Amino acid sequence: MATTLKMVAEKAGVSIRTAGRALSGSGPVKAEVARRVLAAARELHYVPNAAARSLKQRACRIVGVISEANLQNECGLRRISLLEGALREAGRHTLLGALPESFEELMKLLRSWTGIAESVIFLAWPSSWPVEKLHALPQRFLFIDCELESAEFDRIETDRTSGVAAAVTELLRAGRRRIARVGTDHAAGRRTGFEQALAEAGDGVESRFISSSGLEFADGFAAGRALEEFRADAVFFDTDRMALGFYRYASEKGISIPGTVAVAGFDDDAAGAFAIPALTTVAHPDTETVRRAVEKALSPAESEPELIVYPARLVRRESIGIPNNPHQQETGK
Amino acid sequence: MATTLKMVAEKAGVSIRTAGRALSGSGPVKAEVARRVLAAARELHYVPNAAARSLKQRACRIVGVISEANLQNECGLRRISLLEGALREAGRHTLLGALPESFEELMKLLRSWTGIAESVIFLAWPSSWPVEKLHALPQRFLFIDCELESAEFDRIETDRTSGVAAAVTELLRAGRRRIARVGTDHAAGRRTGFEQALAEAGDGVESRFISSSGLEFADGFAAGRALEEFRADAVFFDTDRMALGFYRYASEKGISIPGTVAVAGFDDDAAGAFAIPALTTVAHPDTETVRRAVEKALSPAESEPELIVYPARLVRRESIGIPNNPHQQETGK
DNA sequence: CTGAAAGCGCTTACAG
DNA sequence: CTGAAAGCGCTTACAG
Repeated sequence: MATTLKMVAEKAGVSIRTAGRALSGSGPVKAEVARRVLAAARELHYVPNAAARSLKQRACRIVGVISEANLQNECGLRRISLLEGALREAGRHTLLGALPESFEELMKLLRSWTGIAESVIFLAWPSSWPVEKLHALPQRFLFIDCELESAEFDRIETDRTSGVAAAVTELLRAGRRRIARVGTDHAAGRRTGFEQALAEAGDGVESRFISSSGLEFADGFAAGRALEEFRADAVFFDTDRMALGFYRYASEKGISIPGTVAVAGFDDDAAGAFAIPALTTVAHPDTETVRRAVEKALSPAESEPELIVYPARLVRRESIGIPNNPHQQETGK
Repeated sequence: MATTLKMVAEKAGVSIRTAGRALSGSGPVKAEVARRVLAAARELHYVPNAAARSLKQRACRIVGVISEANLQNECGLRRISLLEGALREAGRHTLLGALPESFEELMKLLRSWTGIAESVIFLAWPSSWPVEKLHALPQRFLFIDCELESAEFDRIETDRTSGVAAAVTELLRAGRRRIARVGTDHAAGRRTGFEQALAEAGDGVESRFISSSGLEFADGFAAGRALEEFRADAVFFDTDRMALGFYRYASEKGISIPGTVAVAGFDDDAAGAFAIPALTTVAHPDTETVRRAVEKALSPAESEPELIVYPARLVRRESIGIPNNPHQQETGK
């Protein structure tokens, strides 16, 4: 079926080892012989068998990437895309897997990757899953932005806390006094950032956390009602997609953004820059994160696990502005 | 380092073959012996080496997926995500690669996948690249929505032509008479669909193609000027992202959608459903496409290459409506 | 500069 | 029901 090195060697009239040397350049071969081997290889469409090489070299040059379960946001995609590019540049291939529904299924998936992927990069990890059980597997694991509590593995994190705090501070500076956050319960970094900024805000500021089941457009839209009830004049959404879902709600109800409600999001999706008004957001340090993750994934796992944190960046746009009808301005700074 | 089958066998006090049978269930083993082997395997954290298995079985259970070069749109992501899920269900792993800049780099990538990926699914293929050269490689290739001319490979296509025609017909039905299409030059299916719908429109309809360099938000925004010059009262954009980029242009210039200009897009991005006004678009038959692609990828490549076409579906929303200031209504139907 | 041998860790096919 | 042998296609380490 497929051409083997042996077939090339026979055609070129040399030993299999000489053919191997000529093709890989791993040793001295007479120029004339090398030419003959190359010609034979081309003619037979020879391509080396990666499985055989992996077996012998005990290195498969494949890195696994576990993405979020329902991979549909631009932010996760950008990261996968950057990882793939960086890994390829490092001579590695990218094996993609979405996070399974259950821990057992994940273990099964990772077991099936043994001898295929030497390292696995997680882009998502449910906080309730027993991460220490991964030690039973031979791969090297690392976690990007998984907000893992355990220090047993390498972790690379965006500083969500200060990113969110910067966005909320921006809302306060614009004179907002009834500030909500919409997001999921388990987003520890965002919660802390939100609370931190409010703690420094002083008196006269009301806040509320509105819990959403997901992070999608529909979840932001669904939060509209609770935001109205709270009479929010500013909202921080855990994702840009939620923020843009709320844009739709506001439009249907005739709520002006940022006149009545100022809005900030998180992720820096391309759609936000073109939304009306353009969405103020917090951008991930993706380039740094990915570069470091690939470095780590390729280095031997000997050193102590590290926690590496990169800062997020506030992207100021139009969705935070002067309120139409500023209330309690006198109590503000 | 990693535990081998031999180590498990020794610990359990059986032959390597018996251990193998017990673990894979591939033959009869006495219950008592099987239990001993299982216990040894668990204790030693044994996981089989996939490279060795691939080598012996001459099947690696990995399917490669080549995505667009700048993987940033939701539509491509959805497809990758669906492919990954369908492949996993079929017991396969997904190797991801972004389309390289040059054909030579692609060949290099595919060669490095030999013995790793047995089939490769293309989600993008530049029309100018010599697809026939892929025959020199041992993998099985198939193409999803690549608008490939060559019939040498299996192709699965969305019927873009009738999808676009349906959208344009919808624009005509709403009384529009100056209809533009914004997209890239090489989108053959979309061009044909556009022309087909206009051919049936009869007299009194003006049309224009506005060529864009890309398919992103910024490209749709940039087309705004040319659309104004043409005095378009309707536009079909090759992607939803472009359409939403134009939303921003229209907002800045005070152009009403759909009052002054009706808009339709292609891809059914989630953002379109929440845009203001909600975007009329054409949806890909992703589920069918992906199911068929996986079926094909796993079946032996013996049969003749096929062209399989699935219909696109028009999603009617708010961005096509009654014009504010209908002109030439009397000449319309 | 070149070749014969051994082995990576499994599984297939055979013999007990 | 169990084991000894052979081999997948390459590469490492050695001997010429």
